[in-house]
Amino acid sequence: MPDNAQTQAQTQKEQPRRRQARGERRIAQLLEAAARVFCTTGYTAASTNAIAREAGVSPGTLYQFFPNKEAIAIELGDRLVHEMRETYGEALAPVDPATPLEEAIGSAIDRFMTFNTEHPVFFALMHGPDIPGRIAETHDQLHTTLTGRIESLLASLMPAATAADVTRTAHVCLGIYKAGLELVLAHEGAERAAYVQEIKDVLIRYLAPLVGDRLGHG
Amino acid sequence: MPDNAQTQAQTQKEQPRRRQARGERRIAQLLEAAARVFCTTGYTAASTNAIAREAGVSPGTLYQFFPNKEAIAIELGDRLVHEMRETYGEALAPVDPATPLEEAIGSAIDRFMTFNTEHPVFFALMHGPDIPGRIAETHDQLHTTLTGRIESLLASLMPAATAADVTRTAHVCLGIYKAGLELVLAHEGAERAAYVQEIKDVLIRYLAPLVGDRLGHG
Amino acid sequence: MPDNAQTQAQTQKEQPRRRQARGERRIAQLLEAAARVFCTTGYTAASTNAIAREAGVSPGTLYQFFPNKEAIAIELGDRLVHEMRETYGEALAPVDPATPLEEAIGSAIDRFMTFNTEHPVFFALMHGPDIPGRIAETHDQLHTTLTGRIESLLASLMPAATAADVTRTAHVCLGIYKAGLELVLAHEGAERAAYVQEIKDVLIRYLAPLVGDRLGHG
Amino acid sequence: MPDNAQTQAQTQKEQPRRRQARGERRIAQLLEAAARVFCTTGYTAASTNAIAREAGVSPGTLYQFFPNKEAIAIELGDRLVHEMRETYGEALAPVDPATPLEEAIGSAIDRFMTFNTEHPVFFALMHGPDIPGRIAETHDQLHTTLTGRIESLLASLMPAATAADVTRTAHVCLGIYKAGLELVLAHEGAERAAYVQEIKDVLIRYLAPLVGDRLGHG
DNA sequence: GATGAATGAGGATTCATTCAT
DNA sequence: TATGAATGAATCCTCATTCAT
Repeated sequence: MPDNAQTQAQTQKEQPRRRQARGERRIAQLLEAAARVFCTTGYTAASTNAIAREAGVSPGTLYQFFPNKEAIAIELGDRLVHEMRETYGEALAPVDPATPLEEAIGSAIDRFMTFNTEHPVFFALMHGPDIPGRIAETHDQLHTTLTGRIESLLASLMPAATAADVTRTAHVCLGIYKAGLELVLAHEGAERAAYVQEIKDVLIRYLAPLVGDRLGHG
Repeated sequence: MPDNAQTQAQTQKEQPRRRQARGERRIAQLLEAAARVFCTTGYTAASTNAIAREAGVSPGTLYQFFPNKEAIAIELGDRLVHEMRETYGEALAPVDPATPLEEAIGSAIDRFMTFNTEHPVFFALMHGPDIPGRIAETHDQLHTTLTGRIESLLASLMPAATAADVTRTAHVCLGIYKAGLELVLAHEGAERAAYVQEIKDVLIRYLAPLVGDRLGHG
Repeated sequence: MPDNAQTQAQTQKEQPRRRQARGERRIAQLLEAAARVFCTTGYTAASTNAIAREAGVSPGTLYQFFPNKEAIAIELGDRLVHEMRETYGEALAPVDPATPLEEAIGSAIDRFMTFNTEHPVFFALMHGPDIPGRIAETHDQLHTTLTGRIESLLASLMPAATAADVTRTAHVCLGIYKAGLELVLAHEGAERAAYVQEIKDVLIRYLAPLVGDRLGHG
Repeated sequence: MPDNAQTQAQTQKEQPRRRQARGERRIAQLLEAAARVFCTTGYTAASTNAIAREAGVSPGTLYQFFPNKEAIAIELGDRLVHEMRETYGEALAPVDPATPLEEAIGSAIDRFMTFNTEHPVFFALMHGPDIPGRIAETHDQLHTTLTGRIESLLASLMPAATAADVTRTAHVCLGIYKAGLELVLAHEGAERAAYVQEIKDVLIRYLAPLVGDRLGHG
């Protein structure tokens, strides 16, 4: 609920409402600019002045909406996570146990790859040994969220596994996905599609034995 | 005898500049310090002053041996690559075709994980969307070298595959390895060992069908 | 109304960036400070921090208006040239052929000496074998402009001379002027006036034979 | 007498003598290097390390012979002055009053131009608004010496003039010479020769009326 | 709320000079 | 003595952040 500001009580004060309308636009504008800059230069090398410039506003304006550079990255991450949940949430929803593994993984990967290729910042933010201190929190938060979802998915498929095993497997899956995403983002067209397929294969083959070899073509 | 320095310079590696032993020690010291700092903060956020401080010398001393920050990272990378080749080179040497895939992958991963665990900078340097310009060259060089080695390994195992397929597979393997390394570095003791095993499994299962399912236990 | 800044920007000279009045004042202030520092220490030895300090602002402020030290010198030079043209331009305008040489030279020297005495940086900037790279361009530009003006003046007075001769004579005149300026700036009061007169004499006697000895007292 | 170190008492101590032999070579070597560097970059921008490198010695060695950068310039200046005196001293020796002005000036300029084109540092050192503080002393010293010589020359030619007039005239002559030198150094071949002639003309025409119009062709 | 200006600490790098070997 | 190493203050410049308008 990062948008509860919008659903807040609307008193007679006219300023708040208008402020929020304009403010939301500005915030979106700034976050888009930040996304572009982060993608280009990475978080550490991105300067708030550059973000403001990219957004077409003055540095002062930027700081009217974000207390500091970190907050921009955090909000950006939050919104991405939110959008991901809204739009692709069901990609990680518990699957019908009857669904063949191949199909389940295939569709999940397709959805996430679509999202991530449309929002390359996501990768940039979730992928930095350059990202300092506090941001790691957002990173970790997202990581935890994603891992949690994968874990619950896996849990239903690997009833015999210990919690630690499930967690580990989830981390490995996420790691494979991130590695794959990097490769996918580095290629285009047919080659990109081929990489997507490879990632699916990696995951399918990795998970098949763990989930009882419930392969679709069995 | 102003040139006796030159006559004694023939010892080590024919460095363009004749250095004193002290200098070599300082360089090693600086590179170690840099490794620590890069690991902690990432390349972009690492400051040369911080490296000098970590090495216990003044900024000027650092610049007596390295023309700039980039050169430090490059030299560090070069030395790591060199050491890797010296010590673990055969890890990617063509394997006896009779070797079971499981064993081949297992030993290669073990060797590389050992190296990377002992030299965590390696990962930090080879892993940055934040790493600018020239360093990318070293990065790319290493990447190309590694990929090449993996490719030639795979080529002998996948005689039917196209060159493009082999290349793609090699990239995927390297990607999996890097993702796995990140997980391995994030854990310790038994859990770390478990992750190492997972990575081996991922690779084995990924490659087995490609190389004719030449599994040891077949 | 985020663009009202743009609509008001049409006033002065269509600067690429809309500046506030405060900014323009700062720029003037900085240029004045730079002029003082350049005069005192010369361009090379002048530090941007010293200029900022002299202007009573922080280093960052200086760099808000000038990308580097060179730009300060260039802008300073440009403004001086501009002012010189505005105020003293006609000093080198083609003279009435009836004007005695003595009078023509006398008035030109008087005007230029006045300007240069009031703006001693001009000499400092236009006079350095120590001035590096890009500044030389402004220097050369001005030099070319001045020489050109002198040439066209001389051309009308020395109709029989070759272009090369005219150019050479113009360079010599400018050289004499600059040498004289140095002497003038090094003295004050009556002595300064005496030097001004000497320079006039040097030029008159040098040019008289070349221009047909059209001396006023002939 | 900057070389009195050489003429000093030679005791039984063998070191001093040998040191001085080697030392003199080193000093000459360093001064030549300094001359080249000063010519290229100007005094301020010249670094002692660059001078040492140019001389093919280490910074430490440089400082074994010169206490600081300034001292190098000073010694260089002294030696140049000395050499100038040795070789071209008579160029400014009192002339036979019978010598036509044209001839006297012509030969003096020829000699000095020869010296200065063979030793371009001289100009570089004697010509810097970039030359800071203490060096100005050498500068001034030389300036005074030269001016003094010119003054005594002029004094014999302008018996009616006041001391102040003579001094002023000497300064003007020296200024003209320096300005001319700059032009001469900026050209080559025939054009250079033409500029030399121009300078002679300037001086002759300037001085002729002052010295009683004792022109050779009168 | 928006702007451009202002800040000043910090970062990369240089350089005159000193030191250890 | 010669060398290369060491120093650290000073340079140029950047940037997150705050301020005045």
